[in-house]
Amino acid sequence: MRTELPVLPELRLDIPRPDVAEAAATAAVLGDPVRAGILALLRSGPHCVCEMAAALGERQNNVSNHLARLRRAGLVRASRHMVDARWVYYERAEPACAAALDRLGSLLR
Amino acid sequence: MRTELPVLPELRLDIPRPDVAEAAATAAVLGDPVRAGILALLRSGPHCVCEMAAALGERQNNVSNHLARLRRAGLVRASRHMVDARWVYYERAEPACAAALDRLGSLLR
DNA sequence: AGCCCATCTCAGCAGGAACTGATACGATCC
DNA sequence: GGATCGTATCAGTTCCTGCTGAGATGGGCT
Repeated sequence: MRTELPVLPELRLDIPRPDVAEAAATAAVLGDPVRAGILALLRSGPHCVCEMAAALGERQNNVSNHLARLRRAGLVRASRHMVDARWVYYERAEPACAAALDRLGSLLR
Repeated sequence: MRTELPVLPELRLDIPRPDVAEAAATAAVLGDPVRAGILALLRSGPHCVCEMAAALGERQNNVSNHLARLRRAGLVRASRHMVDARWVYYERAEPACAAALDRLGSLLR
């Protein structure tokens, strides 16, 4: 197959570099199965670490590591349980998730 | 801060593992600055490899490598120029891009 | 106080992905 | 035909990232 329009190949070598650093960083955070699984789990409401570790079949410290990265990205929030504060419950930070999806939309429209 | 509702921490350890393999793979493809830059560039229409390499400040073979991965993911299509078939022009595969954004939306709502 | 529990953090290692350099391919021009 | 151009592919190196194990932290129970 061949492109149709331009009669002569006029190269454009002065195109400015698009700023995609934030979008790529966002995608990189979602690009791991464990982190993606965590976000999917949290769509149905808050969960504690051990619940997510069991659902994903991963070790707790591994899940905790990924949660730390999601926290640094601002996509989730942690809060201790009201009755037994040993349990740490995580929930999605909805505005940040919406903003993240917007950034990805700026790549894929 | 503490979560409010549950009086006793009743753990749910039987949550099924969500299927996020495709969404995570899609995000991983977008998670590189060069690939994200390519997709951003192609939003304004088709471009050949050397144009994108110049705009991104990357070497041609490196850009070509990333294009191959985007091609394998189905996000872009390649076609040779009508007049001078040495130039390979790339354009976005819109349906696949829309599907990719849908998969990411299934994680972020 | 001591002990247990859920979670966090970190150094170390192992696997994979990205960049490089060289080479090969397909196409045009002479 | 040979030379050159734009691009693709591949092995090698480097760099990054995820998993592991052990220890630390903070909270609850007796």
